[in-house]
Amino acid sequence: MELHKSFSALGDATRLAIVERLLSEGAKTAGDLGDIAPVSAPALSRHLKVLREAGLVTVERQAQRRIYTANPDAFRKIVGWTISHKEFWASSLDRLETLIEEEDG
Amino acid sequence: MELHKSFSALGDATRLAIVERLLSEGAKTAGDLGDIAPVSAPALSRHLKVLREAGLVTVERQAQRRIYTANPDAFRKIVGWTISHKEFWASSLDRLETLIEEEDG
DNA sequence: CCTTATATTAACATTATTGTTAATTAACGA
DNA sequence: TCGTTAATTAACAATAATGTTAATATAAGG
Repeated sequence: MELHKSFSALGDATRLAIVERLLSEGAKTAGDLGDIAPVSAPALSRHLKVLREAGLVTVERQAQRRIYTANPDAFRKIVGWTISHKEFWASSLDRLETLIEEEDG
Repeated sequence: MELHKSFSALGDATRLAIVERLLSEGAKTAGDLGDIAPVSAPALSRHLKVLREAGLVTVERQAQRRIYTANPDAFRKIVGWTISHKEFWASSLDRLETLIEEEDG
C-alpha cells in the first residue's frame, strides 16, 4: 500500500478520530465507535472500510461483532517516512522537544 | 489547522511527491515541479494551493516566480502526533529499527 | 423457527476533487 | 510599450467521496 493512501485514509476527521481511539484505547467493535461522530451506522461502516482497505486497521469477527484494531505496521510506515525526513523537520530540536512535551502532557 | 487536513493534503500521489521533493531537495519554483507528474500547469498550481492552504508549504514571490518551501512546523505536528502514540507502534522496537534502516538506505 | 442484535451492502442524492483549455495577472527586458 | 515568461484563476466536465434510508447478511437465543 502506498503511503499516500494511508494519508488519504487519515485525511478525514471521522476516520482520524476512529484511529485515535483505537490507538489509545485498543480494539473496539464497530458499535463501540458509534459515538465517534454524528453519522449513521452505514456511514461509519464505510469509514471503517476505507481504513481497512488502506491497511490502517484490521478486523476480526466475533459472533455478530466485528472487532477493529489499529495495525502497527501501517503506523510504522508513516513513522518511517517522517524519520526519513528527520534532517528537515528536526533541524530545530528545541522546538521539537517542546512539541513532544506538549503531546505527552 | 487540524491534523486531518494535513493528512488529507498528503493523501494524493502528486502532492506527496511535491512534498517529498521539497523535503529532500529544498525550495523549488512552481515551474521546477512541472515534471513531478503528468499533469498540466494549472493542475499542479492547484495542488500547490491545497498544500499551501493546509499549511504544509509556504510560498515566497521572486519576480514572476513563486518559490515553494516545505513548512517545518506542519511536519513537526505530524511527527508530534505519531510520537504521542509511540507506545502503540513502537511496541516492537526491533521491527521499527529495521524499518528505519530501510528508510535510510 | 422467529425475533433480536450487529453490521454491512445497495441505491441514490449531494458535494468535493481533479483534470482540461482558455483567460488573466504580474514582472522582466529588448 | 510590446512581447515573453511564470504562474494563477475561471469555467466547465468527469469522477470520487460522503451522507442518507432501505434492504440484506449472519449469528445468538428463546
